[in-house]
Amino acid sequence: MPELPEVETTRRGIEPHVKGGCVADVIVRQPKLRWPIPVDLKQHLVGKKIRAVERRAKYLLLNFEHGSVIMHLGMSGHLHIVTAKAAPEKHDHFELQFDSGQVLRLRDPRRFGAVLWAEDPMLHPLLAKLGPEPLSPAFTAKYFFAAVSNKKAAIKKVLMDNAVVVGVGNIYASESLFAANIHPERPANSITEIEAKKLVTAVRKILRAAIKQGGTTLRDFMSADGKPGYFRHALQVYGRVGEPCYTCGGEIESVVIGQRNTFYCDSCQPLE
DNA sequence: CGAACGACCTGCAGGC
DNA sequence: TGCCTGCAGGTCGTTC
Repeated sequence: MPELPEVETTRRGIEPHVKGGCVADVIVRQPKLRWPIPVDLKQHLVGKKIRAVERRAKYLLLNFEHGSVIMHLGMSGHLHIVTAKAAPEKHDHFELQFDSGQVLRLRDPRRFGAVLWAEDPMLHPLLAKLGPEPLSPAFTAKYFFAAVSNKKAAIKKVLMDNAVVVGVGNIYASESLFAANIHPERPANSITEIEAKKLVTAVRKILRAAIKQGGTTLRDFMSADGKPGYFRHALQVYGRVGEPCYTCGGEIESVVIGQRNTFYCDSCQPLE
């Protein structure tokens, strides 16, 4: 489900409800997510307060004084804020109950998500080797051009490589390449310095706009307060195969790159 | 070493 | 209505 804008939307949605909250209980209904939920998680958390809610790439971090809960929403996860008396539904696998009576509840039908514990999350193997945040000053055109220029894989694949830049998933990769007029199958090392700059600008602009709209809801994404994201209406190419390009009127095409469906406009994004 | 692919899951849409 | 197939916002681990 979520790419960076949806995770950031979730972070912003839950933060005011859980920041400062003291954990009263930890409920695990289904421990089998991408990795098992640690059996000793409750011991770490009961009686402890959440100091901050951060995001790194598509991971959410619930920071406590002595460590962090690392959460990933996978393809279908979302977090809700509910009250303790709200009955859990199918696929509500995990929750933190606070002494305020509020509950942070994780629903994840496909169970590709994760709930982990780390004393120092940035040193955790899943986070340690991640590339720069796309909205941080570290994601410069100079950096990106250097990262791209020694790779012959398709630019779309490289854009989705978390070691190069984090948070750009299947939707925003197609959208960013369209905005930068770059064909997704172009070898990464064929990208010029000017194009690299254009693509960096496009990624940042699109992710910012998507966050502003509360993310993209294709079928089931919702923010913590139950609202869908409105960026779907701003999508230029994603999911629009066979429909006319809003810019040139040509037909949007699709191609599979790295096992992922990819959308583009052949005339706005020429292959040379 | 990088590239390709399988794996992990459920739900849903579409075809027959 | 029901069964089957394919596809879906991610990404790690294995194999070549």
